[in-house]
Amino acid sequence: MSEERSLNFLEQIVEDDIANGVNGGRVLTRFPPEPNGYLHIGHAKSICLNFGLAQKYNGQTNLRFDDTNPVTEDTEYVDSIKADIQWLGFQWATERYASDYFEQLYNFAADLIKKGLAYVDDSTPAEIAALKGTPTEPGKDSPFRSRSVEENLQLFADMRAGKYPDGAKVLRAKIDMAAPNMHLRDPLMYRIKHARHHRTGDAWCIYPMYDFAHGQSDSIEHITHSICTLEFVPHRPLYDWFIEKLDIFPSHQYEFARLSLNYTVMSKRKLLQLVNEGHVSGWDDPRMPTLSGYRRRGYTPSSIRTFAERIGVQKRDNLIDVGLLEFCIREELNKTANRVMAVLDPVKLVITNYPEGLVEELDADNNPEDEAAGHRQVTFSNTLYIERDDFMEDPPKKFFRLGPGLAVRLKYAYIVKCDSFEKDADGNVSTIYCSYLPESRSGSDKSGLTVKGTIHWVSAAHAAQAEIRVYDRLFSVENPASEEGDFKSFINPHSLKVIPNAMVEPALLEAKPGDRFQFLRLGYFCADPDSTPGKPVFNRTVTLKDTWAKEAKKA
RNA sequence: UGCCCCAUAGUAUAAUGGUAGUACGACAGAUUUUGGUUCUGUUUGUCUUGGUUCGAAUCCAGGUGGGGCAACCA
Repeated sequence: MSEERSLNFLEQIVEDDIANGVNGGRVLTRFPPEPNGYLHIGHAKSICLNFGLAQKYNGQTNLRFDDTNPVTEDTEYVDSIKADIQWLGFQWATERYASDYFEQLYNFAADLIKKGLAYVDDSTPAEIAALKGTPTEPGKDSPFRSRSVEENLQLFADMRAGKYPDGAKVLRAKIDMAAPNMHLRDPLMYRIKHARHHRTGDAWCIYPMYDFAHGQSDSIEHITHSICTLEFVPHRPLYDWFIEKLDIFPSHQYEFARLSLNYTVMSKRKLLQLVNEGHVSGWDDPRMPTLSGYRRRGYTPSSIRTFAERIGVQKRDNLIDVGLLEFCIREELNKTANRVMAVLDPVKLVITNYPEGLVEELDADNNPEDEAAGHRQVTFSNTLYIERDDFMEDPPKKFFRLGPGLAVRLKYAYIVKCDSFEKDADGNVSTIYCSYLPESRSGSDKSGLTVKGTIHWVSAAHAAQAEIRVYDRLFSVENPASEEGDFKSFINPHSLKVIPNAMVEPALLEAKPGDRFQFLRLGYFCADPDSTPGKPVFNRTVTLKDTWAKEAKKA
């Protein structure tokens, strides 16, 4: 008996609708991005919700670009958005644009004018704002509110024909200037913008507002469940009002709480600032919470889908711990990423009793979690590099690595014991001298010895060099957007550390951009497109869990 | 001082009037040739006050707290 997973509130709504025969059980959702920026992980939640709901209930999902503001929109964004959705693993039923419906929307508007439910207003933006009232005071009617249907029709046609400059006139719905819901105080439907549109070019100089485009577009496509974020809750009465007055297909809007992740920001405006002001290298900087950033960082689509599934969905504001996202990618990569050895901060280790010039090829499993991943050979010699962190001159009791007199196993190889070490002029450890136990060879250990620690290494003469980019959280505070002052003042100055010359297994020279590995004991890394033939570049996706680091911090 | 939304462990999220559970985290232990993985155990919660009911996290009312709404943005 499989346990039935409980439904989230949106699934509950859909199941209720299906049970009640609403729309004959048909489910059609839509994902409606505005093409004015790149998709981020908050969008991923929405994408997973919209596409996931449709998949689960045998429905479909349209991709519809909400392109009603030509000033901020661009085809560059259209292309990136489509690529990101497909990368995430979803395919839309049809690709639509709100701009496809401009003619239809114009006719809808004319229809409302004829019904006496819309009027052309000559007021300035300041005048309109002044008459709008405040949340606690009712607004007042515009002096243009009582124009005749004929005059409104003519003026609206003249607006379309380009007879007026930007801002000279608007078309407003005639609802109620005293409505307690501000969105019902004669909201704007159309404004004049003599601007070139990325799709319709110069065909239009009037453009519909969001409120007069989104719900109508939903209706035109016969969307059954229009799912959006919480800030649109107060728009819903208006969404319903237009549909009712126009007497068109009744799509319904449902709202959920957008995703917030700690130690980052999620507004397109802020992300755009980070890009434009050079705080990051671009929309796909691996520190960015954009899908293109996560992709370059090494996150997989499935790990992001799993994350979206695990955070669930509700109507209360939330701040998700980025640790959950990290758990999701570790969980997947643990099973799928091949292990390899890389030394980020090398220090030389010489095995004094290992024959000079002798080279052994040792057997190494590629992934202990997956026997099918096979084995490889790693080259061993008397001079190695190990991680500087794996040696301490004066180690505490619980340090299971190298120090004077301490023994460790070299992964896949022998047990070595530290006999002495040297320092350079600056007082840094420069060479560690060890002796090895020939009978302790991995796989055929007859030494009878057990050691607490196993460390990774590369053979100095055989290692390749690589550039490693180590990332930390972009911001040093949990919720930069909620802090006083400029959010950019909370950028973590150590969010990127470049290691130009790490020593890695030579096989890594073959890595293709996008290839993912576990660097043993360090974390998961992904080859970057900046890699060149002799010099691969790796991004650290996420560290391994490190209980020693936690222990060390306590002391 | 108007309208609207929301309130369950540290963070999320279940319990659909009937034993408050799960995941992540934290803590302790076992296993381990990755201080990884895996396994076991522990810890921590229904905002508050009333009401309805045999029985309330759930329904009702009042409070408190958080969030949203007054762009020719979406």
